[in-house]
Amino acid sequence: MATLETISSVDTSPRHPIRLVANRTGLTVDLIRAWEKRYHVVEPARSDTKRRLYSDYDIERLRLIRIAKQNGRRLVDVAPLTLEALRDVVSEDSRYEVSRDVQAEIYRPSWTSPLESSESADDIDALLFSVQTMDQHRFDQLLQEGLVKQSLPAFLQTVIGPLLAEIGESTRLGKMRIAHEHMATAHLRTFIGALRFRETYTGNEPKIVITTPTGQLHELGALMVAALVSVDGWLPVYLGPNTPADEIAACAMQSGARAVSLSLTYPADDPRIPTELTRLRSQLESKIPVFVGGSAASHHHELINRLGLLSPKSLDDLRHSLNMLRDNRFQGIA
Amino acid sequence: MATLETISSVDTSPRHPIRLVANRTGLTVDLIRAWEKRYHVVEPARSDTKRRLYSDYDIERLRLIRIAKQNGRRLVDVAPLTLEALRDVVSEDSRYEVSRDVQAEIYRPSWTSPLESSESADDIDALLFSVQTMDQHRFDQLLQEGLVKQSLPAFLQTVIGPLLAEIGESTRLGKMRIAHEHMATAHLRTFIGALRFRETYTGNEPKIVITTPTGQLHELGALMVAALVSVDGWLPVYLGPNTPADEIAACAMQSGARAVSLSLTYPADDPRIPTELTRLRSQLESKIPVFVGGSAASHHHELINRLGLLSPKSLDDLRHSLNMLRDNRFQGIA
DNA sequence: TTTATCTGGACAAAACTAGGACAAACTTGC
DNA sequence: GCAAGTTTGTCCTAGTTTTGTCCAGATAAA
Repeated sequence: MATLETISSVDTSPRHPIRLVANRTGLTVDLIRAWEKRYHVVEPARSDTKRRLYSDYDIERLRLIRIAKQNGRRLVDVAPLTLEALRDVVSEDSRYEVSRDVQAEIYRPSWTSPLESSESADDIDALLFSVQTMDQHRFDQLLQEGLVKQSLPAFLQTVIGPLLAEIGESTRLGKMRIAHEHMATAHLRTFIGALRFRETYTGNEPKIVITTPTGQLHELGALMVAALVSVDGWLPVYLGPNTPADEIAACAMQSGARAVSLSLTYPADDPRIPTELTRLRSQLESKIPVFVGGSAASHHHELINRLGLLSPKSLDDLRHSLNMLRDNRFQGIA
Repeated sequence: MATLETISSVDTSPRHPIRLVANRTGLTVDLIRAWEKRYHVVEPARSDTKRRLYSDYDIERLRLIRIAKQNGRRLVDVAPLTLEALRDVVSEDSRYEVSRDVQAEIYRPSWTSPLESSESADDIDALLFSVQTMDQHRFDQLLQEGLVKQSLPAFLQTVIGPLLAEIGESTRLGKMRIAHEHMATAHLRTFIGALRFRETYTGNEPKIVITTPTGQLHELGALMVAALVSVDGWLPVYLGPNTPADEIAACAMQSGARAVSLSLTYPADDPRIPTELTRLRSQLESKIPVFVGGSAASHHHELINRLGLLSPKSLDDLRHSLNMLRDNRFQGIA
């Protein structure tokens, strides 16, 4: 099973049958074939027996084309575009449709991966420099450029995560002012928030409630998760930071969510956390998994196990679990 | 990559089908054709099969014409205008439109205008409904549509401001769940944040530091100000909420800002406010004005006067003062 | 056996085009 | 202040293009 998730681009190995593609994209099986017949929208590989086998790349293209159509594009126009060109088109169209919420502050490392290629390290240095010189325009520009160089998940893990950690650390050590940190946090809030709306709704994605529990005021980790899961075909119900357990449960019920994801960063030892997690688990249907991540999640390892919550090791791990859940192959608690 | 669209150079290559133009401008397909037939408002290129193909330039013209019409202009008058002339007309009208609204409710000291035209009231009701049903997509859609109907300043004052007030009130009274408020706030944060990026950046705009002082965790008022002033040619240095006075002053100095704007909402009687405002005023050069707004500003009326801070009566009042300051016609403290 | 997928073609619905009709809202002239 | 004219949004018809759905017969998978 351990398929290689490539870091920088979408997997092109053919493996998905047409039914799964239809489920995931919201298109009908007939329509996918019709598009292929008429405009060669995608040309999937074939099995020995001529069954179509689609790659992640194909699925992503189909998803984007469906969105483009929803925005008023004609199939003839978008059919021949590459994945990148499609992303541009959809992103341009949905720029006319955006949104988002509240606060920022001292930041601490969150769902980060320590793995930094030297190239990412350069990017992070450039970003840090622009923060210290308060060059907002440059900061935004670097973020945009960084996103072009690699996929969104890779970008979040190798650039944004380490950047946040570095900014938090620098501020704590006095190498950077709180004002710099605030500026960076506010901009990142806007930037990551806007990402979610590039890939958009088809109306039948499974939903996932994403927030932080009471006492946890830092929302960027949760927001990153929201951006990430929307790439994989989930619809995040994003509640911002600091949401009481009762409210999380009520929201999950009202929206019919299939999962809940929480981010814990700072303070790591907040005494409200055990109470809140326990309440949440008891009020939610047991078939709805609760994922707990963020740098402070490890402080509550025992509690998380006892309650039957899930603690993904990395953003990739979380994505993998969610993909399984989405495709009804989820095994539940380990 | 997804480049930021600049205002000065709008793409004139024909590529958008009429449906997309209708989506983006809020006009009906029929109407777009009728305008073309009668006044040659836009003359789109054609595909091989005679389908209309519009350019970004065309779309921008149509959008502006729609707003001009809403402001009472006649189609015959605006139809032949160039894009630049249209911009002038619209920005002139929007100034009038906003100040007219503001006159009616001077008595209410807040960033927002409580007076709602019946049309805005309908919009707000629809938005509230989408919040209560947790229909995020609809919420975003309504925000987007609202912005098409009127200018940004008018939209912020007649829709977003009252909407925030209504959501806060409903939650306080228990008519709405905290989860609903969180969702709405989170989406509005993204929405308003993204607005700032539509504006151009030439590098020599005067800067203004925008934030909330220590203890004030609600940032939406400040963010609205940031969006607003960027329309008038200021570059906001946005720091998010909860920034200590020392940091605000340091940031203003490092960035060479010409003004500072603070937003006070909740808690209105936070004991830290007097200290923070006093510190800020004493650390800033006296030629840099400090604007204090938000619904809680009136609780500190005396303090604000004593320190020589400025307390605009409305968003429009703030805009006016900033325009004077930008053009070096500012008279300073009243 | 039952269910899923394949190919190729047929058909229907939706979207677009052009031209024109009509009524409501607004202007103008007296 | 009223009548006649103008402006403007919406709708209709009829023909074309584009797009979505369905069917039939065959093959493969469960």
